Amino acid sequence: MTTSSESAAGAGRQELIDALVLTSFATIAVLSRAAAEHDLSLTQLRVLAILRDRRGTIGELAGYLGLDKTTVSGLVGRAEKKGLLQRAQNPADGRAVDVFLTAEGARLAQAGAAQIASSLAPMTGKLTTAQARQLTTLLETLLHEAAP
Amino acid sequence: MTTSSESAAGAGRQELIDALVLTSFATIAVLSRAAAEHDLSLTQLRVLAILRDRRGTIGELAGYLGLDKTTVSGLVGRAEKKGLLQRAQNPADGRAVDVFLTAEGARLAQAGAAQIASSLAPMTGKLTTAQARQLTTLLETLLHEAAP
DNA sequence: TATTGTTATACTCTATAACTATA
DNA sequence: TATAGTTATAGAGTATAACAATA
Repeated sequence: MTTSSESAAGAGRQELIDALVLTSFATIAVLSRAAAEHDLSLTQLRVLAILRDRRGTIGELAGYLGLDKTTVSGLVGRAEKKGLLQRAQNPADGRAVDVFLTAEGARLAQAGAAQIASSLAPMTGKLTTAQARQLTTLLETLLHEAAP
Repeated sequence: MTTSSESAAGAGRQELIDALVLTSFATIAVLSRAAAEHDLSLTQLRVLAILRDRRGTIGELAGYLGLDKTTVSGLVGRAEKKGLLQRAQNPADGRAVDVFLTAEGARLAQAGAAQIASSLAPMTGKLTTAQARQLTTLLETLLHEAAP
């Protein structure tokens, strides 16, 4: 793909992409195993994590997750059947449905977060404190939109 | 989770974990959309990417992907039906099956790689060349096993 | 009319169990 | 006996199309 005469702007970009992709797959794999240890799929754990500090409608959840509302309707239905969350009519809009965690769901969300932190420790622990701060800053730069 | 009296070793770890998780989800989402633009699932594109520079058995692919061999058997079957790869008997072991890309599969793997690079450009382009090198190094440190 | 949500449907991904063929 | 692969089966995740209720 790259050539010996690549532009300065593209220097090292392919290496960055490779590292970013590999790290992402590795991280998602760790998260999936962490979720599985609590009998959850990664998507289910994401739902719990989102609802940990806010209640939301089906449509809002779909927006956060980047999934179709019909998909979220199914996810919420399965989680509700497991007793992890509940539906309630939105007081302001009769069409909308509010979703929020049950006590059991909140407990599981907390356990999941702790599990994730300890599961990723073997990776994050390879860095010094200074490196960890540096990496955090770089990743946040990657995540946030460039100034307009 | 964290307290004001956290140990020096844990300083900033939760922020790093948050950034790592968010970046990973964002990256996987971008990759999934890139794959979808070529009518592939992310897993199918991973298979093509792995086979791009080597042929492999079902078991080897399962190892690379972290999936069960029955899952890979299904993935390979569907990709074969689409004309993207082929099976052939392994010459050294009558039980094993070699899998390799067809010309069409190789073309698609190439197109997918290009699509990924351009899809991630809005993210990676936010960094200067020096920052990109720094991030690559940090991610590689995260990925590789600590020296024994 | 437009929006929110659900249901029906279909396909992919995934793993477990049972099986065949080869080592 | 052990290993490589396939098939049958089952369930989760996902989206499209059609629909009901509300705005």
